[in-house]
Amino acid sequence: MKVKDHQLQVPGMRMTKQRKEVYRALIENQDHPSASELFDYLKDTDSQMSLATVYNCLEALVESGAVKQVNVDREPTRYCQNCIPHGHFHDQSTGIIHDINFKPNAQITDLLDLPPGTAISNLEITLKGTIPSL
Amino acid sequence: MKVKDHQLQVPGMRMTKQRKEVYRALIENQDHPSASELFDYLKDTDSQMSLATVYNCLEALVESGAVKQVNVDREPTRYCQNCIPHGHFHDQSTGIIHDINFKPNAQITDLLDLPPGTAISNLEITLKGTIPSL
DNA sequence: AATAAACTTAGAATTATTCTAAATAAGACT
DNA sequence: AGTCTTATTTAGAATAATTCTAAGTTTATT
Repeated sequence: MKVKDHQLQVPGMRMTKQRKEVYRALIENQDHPSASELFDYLKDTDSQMSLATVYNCLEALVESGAVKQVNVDREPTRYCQNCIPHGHFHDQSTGIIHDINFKPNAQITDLLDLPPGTAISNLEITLKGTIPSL
Repeated sequence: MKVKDHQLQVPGMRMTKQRKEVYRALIENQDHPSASELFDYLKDTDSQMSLATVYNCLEALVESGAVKQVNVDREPTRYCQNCIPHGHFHDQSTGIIHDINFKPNAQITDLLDLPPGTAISNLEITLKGTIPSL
């Protein structure tokens, strides 16, 4: 997937050259890459940058809400540019992490018994197992 | 909470002295301690052991299903002896991780759109935000 | 253009966890 | 009980993802 430059805007953050490249790399690799996978991908592109910068840019993008972190066990943190609420399924036979959409109108509060007054700032749902390939 | 020795049995695993002590420490500290917090707690008890052993024992207990890992971001892995299915709420103002029970009869498949044939071996739900103290 | 603030960089530092190899303990079998 | 085999424990070294540091560069602002 090729992405035009003007599509790489994120409201409320200064889009530097490097942040754009990281964001573009993430959109072009929707398989939940890790920071160092993105670093390797960027090395093969005309845009090179240091690994620390990849981390810095990802942090800024997460902070702005454009990107989400995906944590599976102790593995390196993976990154996801799908910002509609969804869960992740870690297929143990392939290692692939699939996005799993919420059912229409479903809410986390349907599942969990949260006390009134709870404010959720982040929700992470991660399943492991095997899933038929589509 | 004090635990009697005979209550520290886990089916299908060899309960060595150290594994019992780690399991006991986890039952006596239900606030989701990390490996090194358990290590410190055990140091103050008459049962001392190496940090590597704490890790080894936790791994064995997780493997047997008696204990669950709780991962919140990149923080050290925490451990939980509550084996009925539940989620975790990380209160950002106190740092405390609360267990959140499922609503009666609620299923993860009510929330997520999983294809038929999916087999779930593990489910981790972690929320962050603020929650009224009870 | 000058100044200040934010960003990038390379490499060092940190730290949770795993690995290693030797010592010990536990169960199995005479 | 005594030997054998295998699993576990241990201390310390090694690993690896991530963060930190301090200097250099870019960007925005006056």
